[in-house]
Amino acid sequence: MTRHVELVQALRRSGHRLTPQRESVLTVMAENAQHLTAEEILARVRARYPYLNKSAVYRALALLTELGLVNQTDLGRGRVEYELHRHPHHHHLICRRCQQMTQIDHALLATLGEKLARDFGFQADLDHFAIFGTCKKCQTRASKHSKRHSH
Amino acid sequence: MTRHVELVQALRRSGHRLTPQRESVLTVMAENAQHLTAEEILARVRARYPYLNKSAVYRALALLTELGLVNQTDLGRGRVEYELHRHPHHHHLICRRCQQMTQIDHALLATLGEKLARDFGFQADLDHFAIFGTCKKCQTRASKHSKRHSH
DNA sequence: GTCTCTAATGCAACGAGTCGCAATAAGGAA
DNA sequence: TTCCTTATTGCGACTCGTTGCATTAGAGAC
Repeated sequence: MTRHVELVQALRRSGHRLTPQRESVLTVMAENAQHLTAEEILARVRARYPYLNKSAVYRALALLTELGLVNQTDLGRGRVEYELHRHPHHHHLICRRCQQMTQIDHALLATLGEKLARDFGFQADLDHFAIFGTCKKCQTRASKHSKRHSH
Repeated sequence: MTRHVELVQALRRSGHRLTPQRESVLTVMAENAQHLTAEEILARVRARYPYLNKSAVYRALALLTELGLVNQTDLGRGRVEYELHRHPHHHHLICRRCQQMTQIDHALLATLGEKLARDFGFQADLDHFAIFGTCKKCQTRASKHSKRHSH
């Protein structure tokens, strides 16, 4: 509830209008701490505001992302996932083989952010990173299988 | 030309068939060192093999990516861009405001890769990273503009 | 060269997300 | 409270990329 008020204020402060469409997206985001797809958000929003158009949802999410209130990440599942901006940041290691996802701490990326700022004056959005690769289990699995493929 | 032969061999070695569709995608990739969108690849491929289906191109690109011969990156322009895997790797800093793109050296990400390997046994694909954020110029521009938005 | 197996293609339908434009409504001004 | 400006919405059409399935064609075996 407090979070919801905060979000509404941030919207108003940045000079944007508060529409029922935006407000309901905001409410849904504030109520769900975990990643949501646009489709899930649309479904939940329609529970309280039934005839809401999908473009409005996408546009609301784009605006919230621009304002830094929401993170928008492609976690490799064929659709983008949205989440309220959390403190401290966190990131994900995603295995391309088994899809397993490990959450990692922001500290691991902080050094990189500092280096980019120092060397290039570039302020990187390292809010919610998805790093793809191969997990420990799948690496050992892969080395066994590679023998078969030799034909 | 040598690069093209290498690619064909890698395909065969991994147990996949060499079709004219795949070969023409390979040829186009080998001839163009820079980023290409799927649409550009399709256009160039059709110059030599006119009735090629777009699914075949997408599937060929997906296979080449899986084999590590091609990098596939979303550089924030609304479509994915493809490029032959280059050594040494390189990455991009992309400004969300002005779209300016700076190429950076792999060395900056190498430490991160090592940390992830050490701490999690995770082998990250840090081949061709797109890091979004705000460039130096746009940061100073933004601080000026923020006064206007205070209403 | 011919046969056979099955990987790969072509096609058409689909899904996520975007865009242009006319209609609507938020919210400041009077 | 009413008016006015213009940001925002709804809608339908569109784009990029994916998928299921019947058909085609690589390439190893004979």
